Amino acid sequence: MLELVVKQGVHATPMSQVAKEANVAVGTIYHYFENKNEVIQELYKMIVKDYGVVLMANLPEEDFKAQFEIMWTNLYSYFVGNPLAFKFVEYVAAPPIISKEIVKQSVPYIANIRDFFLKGIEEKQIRNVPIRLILQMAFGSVISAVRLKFNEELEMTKEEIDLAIEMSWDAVCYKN
Amino acid sequence: MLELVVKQGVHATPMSQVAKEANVAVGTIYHYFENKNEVIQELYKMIVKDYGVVLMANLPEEDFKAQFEIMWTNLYSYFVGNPLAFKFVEYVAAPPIISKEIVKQSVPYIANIRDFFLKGIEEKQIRNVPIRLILQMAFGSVISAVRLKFNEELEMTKEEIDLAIEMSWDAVCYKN
DNA sequence: ATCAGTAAATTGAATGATCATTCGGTCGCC
DNA sequence: GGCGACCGAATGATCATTCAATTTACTGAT
Repeated sequence: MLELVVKQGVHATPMSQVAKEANVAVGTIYHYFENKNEVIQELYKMIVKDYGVVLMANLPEEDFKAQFEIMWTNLYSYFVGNPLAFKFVEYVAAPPIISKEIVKQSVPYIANIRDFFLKGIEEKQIRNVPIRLILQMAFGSVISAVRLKFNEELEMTKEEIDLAIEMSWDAVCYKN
Repeated sequence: MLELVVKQGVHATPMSQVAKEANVAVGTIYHYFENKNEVIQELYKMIVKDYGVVLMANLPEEDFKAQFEIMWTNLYSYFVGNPLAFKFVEYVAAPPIISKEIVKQSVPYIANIRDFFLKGIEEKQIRNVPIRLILQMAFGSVISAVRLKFNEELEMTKEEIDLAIEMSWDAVCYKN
C-alpha cells in the first residue's frame, strides 16, 4: 500500500488494488483495520518508529559534533535508501489524513533525539534556544537535502553532503 | 477553492461544492478550465507568483545581512498572514497533483531571489556552495518556523523569530 | 434609440465511473 | 462442531465531466 499510495496518491489508490497487491481479499483488510484511513495511519507510525531507531544508530561516543554528523547522515541515508518512506512522510502524511493526534502518538518514538539535543544545550554544544526550534531546523535541513537529491537538482556527492551538514551544524551549534 | 482544498484535501472537495462556493454552475468552471487538476495548478502558480513578489519587497539598500533578514521576514509574514497559501504549498502541492513540470513553470517567478543569493556569493557574503543548496536551506528554515507556529509548538515571538533568522543566517553566510 | 443577429458565457441535470465498505458465506484448524 | 480468518460480489454513495438548452453581451444596421 505504501508503494501505491506514494505513486498515485491516497485517493487514487482503491482498496481493491491494495488488496490485489497484497494477495488478499478486500474483506480481509477490513478484518484487521477499521477503514482505509487507519491503514494509512499505521503506515505513518511504522515509518516514524523506523527512522527514530535508525537515526540514533552507530553514534560514536566522543565528540558532540561528530555525533550530530552521524545522526544527520543516518537520517539522510535512511530517506535516500527508502524513497517510499520519504515521499510518504513528505507528501502523503498531511492533514487531514494524518491528524495532529496521530503525530503526537508518534512523538515517543523520537524522544531520544530530543534528549540528545537537550544534553547538547546543557553542555554548551548547541545554541540555547527552544528545543523545538533546534529539532525542526536540524530535521528540516535533512529533508531539504533529500529533496534536492530526489528532484535531481543536486547530485549530492560526498562533498555536497558535507556542505549541507556543515550549514546545518552552523545553524544549531553554540556560539561564543 | 483554495480554502476548501486546504481544509478538506483535494479529493474530498467535489467540483460541485467549489461551484456553489463560487456562486457559479459546475459547467462554468469547465468552460474556463480543462479539468479539476488544472484549477489546482493555476492556484499553485498564483501563489508562487504572489510570494515571489512579496519576498523581495521593501529591501533596504545597504547591508547584505539586513536584506536577508527582511527577505526572511517577508516570506515568514506572508505565510503567517496567508495560512491557506502556506498549507496549500505544503500539503496540497505535491506530486502527482502538482507535477515537476508545473513547478518548473513557476521558477521564473522567483528568479530574482536566486540572483540575490548569487550576488551574495560573489560578494563573499554568502557561502560559496551550490545555489540550490543555499536556496533550499534558506527557504526551508522559513517553512520550519511557520510550521512551528501553526502547530502551536512555539509562539514565535519577536525573539524567537530573530533566533530562527540568526540560525538560518549562520547556515548560509560566508565563513572566513 | 431600437432591434435583429450572433457569439460567448452560463447553466445544471444526466451520464458513466469509481470506490469504500458491508456481510453472508466458505474454509481450515483445534 | 465451533471459531476465527478469509473471501469477494453486491450495495449505496459520491464524483468528475459532458452537453443541450438558456441567458447575456455586444454588434451594427435602421
